[in-house]
Amino acid sequence: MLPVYVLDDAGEGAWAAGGAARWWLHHALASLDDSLRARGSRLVCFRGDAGKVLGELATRTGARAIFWNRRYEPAAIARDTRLKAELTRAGLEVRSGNAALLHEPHTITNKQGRPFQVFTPFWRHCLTLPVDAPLVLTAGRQIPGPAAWPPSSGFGELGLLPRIRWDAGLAETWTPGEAGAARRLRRFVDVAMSAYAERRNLPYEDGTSMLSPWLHSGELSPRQIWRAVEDVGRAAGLFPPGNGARHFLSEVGWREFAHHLLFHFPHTPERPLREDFEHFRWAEDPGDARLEAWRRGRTGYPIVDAGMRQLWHTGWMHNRVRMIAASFLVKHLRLNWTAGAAWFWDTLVDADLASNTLGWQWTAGCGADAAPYFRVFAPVLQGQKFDPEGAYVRRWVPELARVPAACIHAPWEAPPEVLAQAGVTLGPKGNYPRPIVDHAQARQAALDAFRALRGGEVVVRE
DNA sequence: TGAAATGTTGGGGCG
DNA sequence: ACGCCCCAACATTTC
Repeated sequence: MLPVYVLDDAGEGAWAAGGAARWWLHHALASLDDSLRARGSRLVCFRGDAGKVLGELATRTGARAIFWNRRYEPAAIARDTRLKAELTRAGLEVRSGNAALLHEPHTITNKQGRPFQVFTPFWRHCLTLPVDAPLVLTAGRQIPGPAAWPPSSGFGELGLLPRIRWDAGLAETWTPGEAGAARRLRRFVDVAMSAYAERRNLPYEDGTSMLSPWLHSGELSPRQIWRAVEDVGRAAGLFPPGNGARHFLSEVGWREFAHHLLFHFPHTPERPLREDFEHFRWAEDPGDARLEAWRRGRTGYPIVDAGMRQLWHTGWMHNRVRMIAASFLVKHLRLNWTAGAAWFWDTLVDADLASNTLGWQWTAGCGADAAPYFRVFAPVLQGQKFDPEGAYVRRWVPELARVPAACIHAPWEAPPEVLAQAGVTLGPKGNYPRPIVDHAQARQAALDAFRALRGGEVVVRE
């Protein structure tokens, strides 16, 4: 058996992995290579066209069969289909399997035989279906290798690591690889899951599973998660075992729903599902000044800035804060959601085409089961509600660390002496910006602009 | 997986 | 004792 990884960026279409995901992939491959070597095998790596690489490799090694797990992004489906045809024609046995999803997207339809476009009925339907048990390799056994290892590059030569070393924060936060995934899953299920329903919304708490990057890169499958939750349920005598578990599984459900939508609506990474949004007039942003303030966490709204800086430092952002920060870009700044999606794509270690697309279209109100146009997150209220002590802001916006909780989410409203006491000076010459837009004004402008799309009314492009 | 405006209710201060 | 007002608390509706 010859374990192979092919980095085929061109085969990913417009969505080759972004910077943070490449960092993750490098370390995930390193970890896989380690565990293969512990069992007498190794990982051989190539970059280039997958069909060409695999065809040549089969010829060189005399391989008779080739196996992979399926992916569900449009470009990946197209490539895998082509690969399967080519390799079969070349006389190889080709078999692909599903390890990425609980249910194959093409098997899920509503009673009209159409894809679901609303989460709740989708998930209710999925919950009636059996979930296959995860396949588990027997641990410890030696893996037979080929008679001779073919020449190949190691994972280190794939060029996945950043040239300038901005990845220190990622390294302190994450342990890519199957072992790291298993530890995190164990911890979550044993320690955090029972309180998940309440704690998942508090960004300073370690209350979410944080399993997304392992799930994305395939070191953990949703079936393993399902199995782990089932085991808890068996012990407790019910499934799902409590409210926390039910909420957690429904987040796995959102991931399934995202893949379901991407499979059935493959244009959605680039274009809104709701066609009327094609003509929405996003705000001008000379020099991308506002977009850049958002990216760098310099909007002047502490909860937004904390999230954007957590993202930059760790390659991850708490989900509650993702919603707030994304809403801010789309509603308060009225910048195109695709610009936000592109930034998340490059900076998230869990960047996943299906989930990223769903999340941004949901926020913008142009997707399936989306937030209505009039839902505008108020960053100050959200901060006060979900980070009442300001601990999250203090952690990620150290300039504000000494601001009292009462005004940490709206420092511009703090009495001058309180700011002075906390060592904060606001504005371009100070150490923390004033809000780049006024909340009430931006909210009203967003309502006006988005209301024009209501009920199929179309704003015509000039 | 909102927020803000508006409406309703009920307790308490007060003339 | 009573009505009136204020306003907080809660509910409803509107965006």
